[in-house]
Amino acid sequence: MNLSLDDIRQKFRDCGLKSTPQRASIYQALVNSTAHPTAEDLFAQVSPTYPMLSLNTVYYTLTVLGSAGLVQEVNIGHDRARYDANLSPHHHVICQGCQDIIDVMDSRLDSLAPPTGLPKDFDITSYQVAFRGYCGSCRQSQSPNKGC
Amino acid sequence: MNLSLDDIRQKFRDCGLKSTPQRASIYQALVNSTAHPTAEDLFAQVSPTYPMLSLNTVYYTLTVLGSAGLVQEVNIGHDRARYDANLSPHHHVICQGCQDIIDVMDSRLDSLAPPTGLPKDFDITSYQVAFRGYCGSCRQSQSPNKGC
DNA sequence: TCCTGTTTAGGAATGATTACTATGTAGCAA
DNA sequence: TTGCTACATAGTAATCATTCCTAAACAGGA
Repeated sequence: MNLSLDDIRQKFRDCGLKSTPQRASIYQALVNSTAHPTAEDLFAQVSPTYPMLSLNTVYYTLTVLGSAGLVQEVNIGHDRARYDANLSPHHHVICQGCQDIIDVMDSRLDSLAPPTGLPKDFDITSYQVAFRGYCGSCRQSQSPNKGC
Repeated sequence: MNLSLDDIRQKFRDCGLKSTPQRASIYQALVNSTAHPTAEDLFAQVSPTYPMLSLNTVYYTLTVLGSAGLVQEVNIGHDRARYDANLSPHHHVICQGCQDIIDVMDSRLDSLAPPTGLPKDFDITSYQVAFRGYCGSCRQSQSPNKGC
């Protein structure tokens, strides 16, 4: 997924969004990452190019891109928001040690039957599966006594 | 799920946890709720009985119960943590309007195949499916232009 | 009953996110 | 190209959930 700044400008235009250099860079940094960065991560990545960049702008941009549907929040812990510009249906594997998030694109997961027992008028628009566990390097330091 | 305070004391003892009135009340409030309350919610619920109760204590208690495996955090948004004492395998439906969370116990969801394409040494310990959508009363006010 | 280590409560600190506001600038129209 | 206007940016300050720190209280075992 390697969008040029021109591609991004076009995309913004298609969505009726103003295209500013900051906005384009932030989006580019997010699209080119698979690490589900935080606002702070994106700020650190774009800052060298735009030293005047404000963290506020990153938050504002993410909000705007979010409500345009170009970006979605991925919430792993309650501690800080992480963002994803991968819009194809996919799921996540989360390491409970280092909090890394890996994308999972397994088509078997894309057609789960809607759950039973819901209120009749509940309208389900999407779903995501979050797998949790420990990556290779975090396996040894796994905390014990869960389930007591 | 209606545990008496005696049941709870027993449960704490089994887990090697000290049993204090505050701790028992907080846990009882959580066990008897299906609403996935926040720390603040629990505080508000237990406060009338223990007017000296500190919100700190609620947080501390939830941490202790969490690491004993009696309670788990449910993270919906990044804004605040919500808690659940329902330990049987289950999944969640989240209303994107009012942020309500409904438990889903659908056994078909309890045996998903592990995802493909993971690093070999990744050890998956659990997974949860989060369905998102809008409940009856939030359907009309659903925000437009998602996906632009 | 007494002792000890854990729990509690209060206040202060932290850190992510949001609010406010003046200045800058993209995009449109003349 | 120029000028206008509304939206974007950046800086500072505010907010709010959560954590840290500490002294006093208390549960549970000796």
